[in-house]
Amino acid sequence: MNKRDAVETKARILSAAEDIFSEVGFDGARVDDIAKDAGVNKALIYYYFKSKNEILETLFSSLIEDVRKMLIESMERTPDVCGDDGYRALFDVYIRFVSQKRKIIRVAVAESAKMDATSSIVMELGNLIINAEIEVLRKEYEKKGLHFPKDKQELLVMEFFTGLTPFLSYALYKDQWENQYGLSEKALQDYFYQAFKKAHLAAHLSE
Amino acid sequence: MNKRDAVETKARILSAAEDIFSEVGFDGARVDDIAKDAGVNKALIYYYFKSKNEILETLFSSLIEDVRKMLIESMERTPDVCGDDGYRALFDVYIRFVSQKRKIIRVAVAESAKMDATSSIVMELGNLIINAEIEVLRKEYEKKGLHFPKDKQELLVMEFFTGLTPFLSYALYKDQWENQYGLSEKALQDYFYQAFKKAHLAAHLSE
Amino acid sequence: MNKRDAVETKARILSAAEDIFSEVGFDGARVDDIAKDAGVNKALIYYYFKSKNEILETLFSSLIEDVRKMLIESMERTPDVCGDDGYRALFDVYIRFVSQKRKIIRVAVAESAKMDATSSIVMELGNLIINAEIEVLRKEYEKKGLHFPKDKQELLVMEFFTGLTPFLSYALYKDQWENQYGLSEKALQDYFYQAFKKAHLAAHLSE
Amino acid sequence: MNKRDAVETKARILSAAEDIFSEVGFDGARVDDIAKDAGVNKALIYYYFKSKNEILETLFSSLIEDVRKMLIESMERTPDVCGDDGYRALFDVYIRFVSQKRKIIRVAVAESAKMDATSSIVMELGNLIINAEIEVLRKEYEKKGLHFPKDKQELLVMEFFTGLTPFLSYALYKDQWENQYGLSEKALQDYFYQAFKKAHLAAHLSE
DNA sequence: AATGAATGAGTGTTCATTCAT
DNA sequence: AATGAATGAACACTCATTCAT
Repeated sequence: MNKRDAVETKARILSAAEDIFSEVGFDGARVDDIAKDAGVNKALIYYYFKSKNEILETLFSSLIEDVRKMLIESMERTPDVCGDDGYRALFDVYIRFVSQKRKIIRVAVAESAKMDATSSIVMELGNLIINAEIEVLRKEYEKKGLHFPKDKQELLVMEFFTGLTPFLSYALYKDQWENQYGLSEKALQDYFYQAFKKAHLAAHLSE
Repeated sequence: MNKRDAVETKARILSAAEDIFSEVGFDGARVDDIAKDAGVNKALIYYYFKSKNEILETLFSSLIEDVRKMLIESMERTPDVCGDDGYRALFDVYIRFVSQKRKIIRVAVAESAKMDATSSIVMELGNLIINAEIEVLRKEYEKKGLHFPKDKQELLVMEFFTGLTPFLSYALYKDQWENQYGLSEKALQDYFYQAFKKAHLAAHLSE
Repeated sequence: MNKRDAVETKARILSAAEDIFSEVGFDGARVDDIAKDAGVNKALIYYYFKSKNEILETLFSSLIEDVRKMLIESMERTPDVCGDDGYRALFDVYIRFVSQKRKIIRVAVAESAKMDATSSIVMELGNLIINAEIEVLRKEYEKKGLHFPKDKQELLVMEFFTGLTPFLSYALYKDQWENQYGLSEKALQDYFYQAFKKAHLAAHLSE
Repeated sequence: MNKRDAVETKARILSAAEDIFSEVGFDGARVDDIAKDAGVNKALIYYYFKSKNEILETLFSSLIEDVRKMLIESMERTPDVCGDDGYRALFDVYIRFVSQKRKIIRVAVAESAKMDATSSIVMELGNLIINAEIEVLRKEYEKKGLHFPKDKQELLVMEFFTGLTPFLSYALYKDQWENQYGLSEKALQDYFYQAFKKAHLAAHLSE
C-alpha cells in the first residue's frame, strides 16, 4: 500500500475513535470496537498509534489546531463584530464549529471534568479562544476611542463562563435538546442565538 | 451491628465512590478502590448495592433530591429576586451548592456528555431547575402586573444555556481556575458573580 | 475458604508454575497454562501474585531459602568431610538436592544465561554455597593444623566452576542423559560421583 | 544488489539475532528488534529465514560447525596433550572459543535447560566434543602403551560434567564474574585454568 | 532484494461480580 | 453485616508472520 492509503487509514482510525469516544467516553471505549468501526485490524491501530491514549491526544491536538484555524478565519471574515450583522456572522462561525466538532468537544469536556486533571483541554481551549477574543475586543475599543476595561482577569472569567462554556454546552446538549423538545436544528440555534446575544453581548456593553 | 452502622457504612461507600468517580470518571473507577477508600470489604459493596452502576444512580438521585431541596429553600429565603440583594442572595445559594456538590456535578456532566445518552442527568436537572426558576419569575412578573414572555421554549433555552450551564461549568473548572491563575475561592466567585449578573440578569431584563 | 486453602492454592500455583517454567522457560510460559495446570482461575493467580514475574521471584526466593537450609543441614550431618564416607555423604545430600530441585534449577540457569542480567540467581547461589563450603574447608584445615590457601579468589573460582556448576549441569542434563544413554538414575549418579570425586576432591587435595 | 550484499545482509541478521537472543533469550526476543539492530526491514528477515526459529537453528548449526572446525584445528595444533605446554595450549584454544562464542553458547544452554527438550544442542555438542576428546586420549594411551580405561560410559560422564560443562559455565558467567568481582579477563582466565587443570587433568591422571 | 502496511492469534493483566462462610 | 477467595469476561497491547508492491 502506498502513502496515500496510510494517511487515509490513520484518518479512518481517528474518525472511528472520535465516534466511539463520544458515544461511550474514553474509558468506556474499546480498541476492538474502534478497529471494527474503522474497518482495520486491531493491531494496525498500534502500528499507527502508541496507545489508546495517544489516539485521544491526537484528536485533542487536532481540535486545538482546528480552533486555531477557525479563530484566524473568523477574525478575518468578521471585521465589525459590534454591529448586529457582524455579531451574527461571528456567532454563526462559532456555532457551526461547535456543531460540527461536537463529538470531540463532548470528549474534551468529559475528560476535563475529571478532578485529577490539574489542567485540562477545556482550560487550554479557553485560553486560546479568550485571548483571541480579547485581542479582537481591544481593537474594537481602540477604534471607538474607548478605554479597555482594566481588569483582565475579570474579563477572562466572563468570557470563559458566559462566552465559551455556553457554546461548549451547546455542543454537549444540542442533540438531547432537539430530541427531547422536538426542536429543529435551526430553531434551537435561533433560540440559542437570541439568548446568547442578550446575555453575552449585554455583558460586554455593560462594561 | 445495628441500623445506624449500616447507614453509616452505606454512606461511607457512597462518599468514597463520589470521590473516585469525580477523580477518574465512572468508567475509570474501580470498585476495589472504592472499597479501599471506604474502608470496607469489596464484597460488602455488593451487599448494599446491586452494581457499580447502582452506586452512580444512587448518587445521581441524591443530587436531584438535593437540588430539589435547595430550590425550595432558595425560593423561601429569597422573596425578592429582582432586587440587587435578593439576586445576590439567590446567586450565593446556587454558587454554594455547586461548589459543595462539584464532585458529583463533574460526574453528572461527564456522563451526560456521552452521546449515547438519549437524555441525561444534566437535562433532568435542567428541567427541574428551570421550571422552578420560571415559576418564580412568573410570580415576579404577575406581582408587578407585567405579562410573562410568551415563548416558553425560548426562555427555557436561555435559562439552560446562559443560566444553568455557567454554574455547572463553575463546578467543573473552579479548581482548575483557582490553581491555574492563583485565584482565591472568594476572588473567582466575585468575578463570576459580576460576569453572571451582567450576562444573565441583563438577559432577563431585556425581555 | 479458610486460610489453609489459601496457602494450598498459592502452593498449587507455584508448583504448576515451576513445572511449566522448567518445561518451556519463563518467557515461553503462559499464565493461562499455569492456571489450567494449577486448577485455578487465571485471575486468581493475580490475586496471589502481582505478576508472572513475581511468581518467578517467589520460586527463586524459595530456592535460595532451601539451599540455605540444605547447607546448614549438610554441615551438621557431615562432620568429617575429608573422609571417604563423609565426602560421599555430603555428595549425596547435594545430588539429592539438585535432583529434587532440578526443575527450578533449570529455570535459574536459563534465566542466568541472559546477558542483560548484571548479576543472576546462579551467581547468588554461588556466593551462598561457596562461602559455606569455604567455611567448612577452613575448619577442616585448621583442625589438621594446615594453613588455608591464601588466595581466596582462586578458591572461589575453583569452587564455582569445578564444584558448583557440575552439579547445576547435573540438574540440567540428568534426564537427557538417562534417556539418551538408557542409564538408570543410580548408574548416572554413580558415574557422576566417581568423576566428581576424582576431579573436585583431587583439586582440593592438590592445594 | 549482488550476491555479496545478500550474504552480508543475512550475516547482519544472524549477528543481530545472536546479540538479542543472548540478551533476552530466544522467547524474549522480538523479530522487530532483530530487524532494527540489523538495520533491515522486518519483512526481509522472512525473505531470508522461514521463521524466527530457523534463525536460531541456523545459529546453532553454525555453532556446531565451528566446534567441529575448532576440534580439528586443536587436534592438529596440540600433538602432545599430556605435557604441561600441550595442555595449556589446548586449554587456550578452548577458552578462546567459548569466550568468543559465549553469546550463542548462552542461548544454547538456556534452550537446553528446557525440560521438554528430549535431547538438546548441549547434548549434541557434548557428544561431538567428548568423542573427539576420547579419540585423542585413546591415541595418547596407545602411544604410551597403556590400556584405555574400559568403561567408556564412565569416561563420557566425566568428560561431560567435569570437562565440558565448566567451560560452558565459563561462557555463561564470565562477564558476571568479571563485573561482580572486578576481575580482569586475564585474571579470571588464569584462575579458571588453575582450577580446571587441578580438577580435570587430575581426574584423567587418576584413572 | 527490499519495504510499508496489514493481520490472526495470542498474552499478561484487570475488573465487576459472586460464593462460601 | 462482613470477608477472603474465586471467577468469567474482557481489555489494552504484542508479536510472529504475510501481503502487495
